[in-house]
Amino acid sequence: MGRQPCCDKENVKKGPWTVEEDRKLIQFMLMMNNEPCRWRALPKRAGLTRCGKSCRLRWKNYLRPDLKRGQFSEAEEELIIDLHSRLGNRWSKIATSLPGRTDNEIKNHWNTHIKKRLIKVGIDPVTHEPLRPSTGGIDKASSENTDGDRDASTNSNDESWDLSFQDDGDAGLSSAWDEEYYQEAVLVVDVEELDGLIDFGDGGVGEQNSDVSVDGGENSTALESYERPINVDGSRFNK
DNA sequence: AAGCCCCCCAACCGCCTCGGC
DNA sequence: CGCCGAGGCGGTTGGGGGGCT
Repeated sequence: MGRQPCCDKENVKKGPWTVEEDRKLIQFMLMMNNEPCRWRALPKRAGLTRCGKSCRLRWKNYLRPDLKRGQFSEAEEELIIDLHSRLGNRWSKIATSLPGRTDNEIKNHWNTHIKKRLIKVGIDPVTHEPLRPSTGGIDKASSENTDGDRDASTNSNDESWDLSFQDDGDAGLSSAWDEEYYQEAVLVVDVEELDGLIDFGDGGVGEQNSDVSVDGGENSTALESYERPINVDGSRFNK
């Protein structure tokens, strides 16, 4: 029989989100007090041509106002390792212990940084056991298995390498939250103007009728309760 | 200066779980 | 109890961009 697809793939936009799409989603979520009724119904009501799942991911992993973003602290990394040793790849569970971090973010950080570092210090990232108990240190084979990444090469002096994970040199604010960048890229949504954009009907916020739509016009003035930096060109926060 | 390589991470995909009926 | 729909989760992908040759 097969599962019904979550959306009509023919008429659904994919790929990176644009500023306008973000704006529409943010406005809609603000209107709903950050609690959408049904994700599958959201795109239509928010005026988006995205799959509901895609909207959910975008909001949860990127637009949510309580996200921390930026570099993981040493304490956070240690906590992730500890939780991973007990929970395994249950990223969402791990994420619940790291406020402001998403499961996707933690998963990416694990796969791109922590995993490699554990291997480098001779610890199996899956079992958290020493890779070679008798070698008492770096597993050469494993080190060579890290496909020659740049991180590894910068830390080849293993005398100074321990589980506290010395910084790779890019400490401090991530580029995404760099002050100067923030100044040019911050997206401001004027909550007070939402009434002018959205027809709530008589029910008010949270009780709007199905005709609700969002007009992503030029409504970027003062901010009352929401500020998220979004690249002005709609690109992501990459360095 | 140009081209190549490779890392990073946002986003997608498919399966799983849960709740309503 | 089984079915179905919706959200959640974890694995994977692929494009952007920085570093290297």
